[in-house]
Amino acid sequence: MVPAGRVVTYGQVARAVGVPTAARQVGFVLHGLAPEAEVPWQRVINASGGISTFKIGLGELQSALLEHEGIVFTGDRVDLRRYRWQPPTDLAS
DNA sequence: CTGTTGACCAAGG
DNA sequence: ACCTTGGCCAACA
Repeated sequence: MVPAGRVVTYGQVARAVGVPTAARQVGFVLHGLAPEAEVPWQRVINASGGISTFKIGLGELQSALLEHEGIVFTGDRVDLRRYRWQPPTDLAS
């Protein structure tokens, strides 16, 4: 789960699940789940911090949702260094 | 089964 | 900062 006001990259998620090579499939799956999914697909963006969904028409929704969560868009992308969610390490909880 | 495409990523020019 | 190349895995024609 990704906390509100945070974002994660596809590659990051891919690695998180143990399949660093399947970043594309992450997006592909999300595409299938998007409309009725309970998952915060809106917080999943590409490694450039940009909205990948602009090309498929969800960009407007995406940006709106993220802005709604408090994320500021720097032009057509967000500040990853600031909004990127870091996966929980079982090292220090 | 083969070839192309895709909500991607990292590296090199 | 932008484009190209290689890689990865799954869905489609």
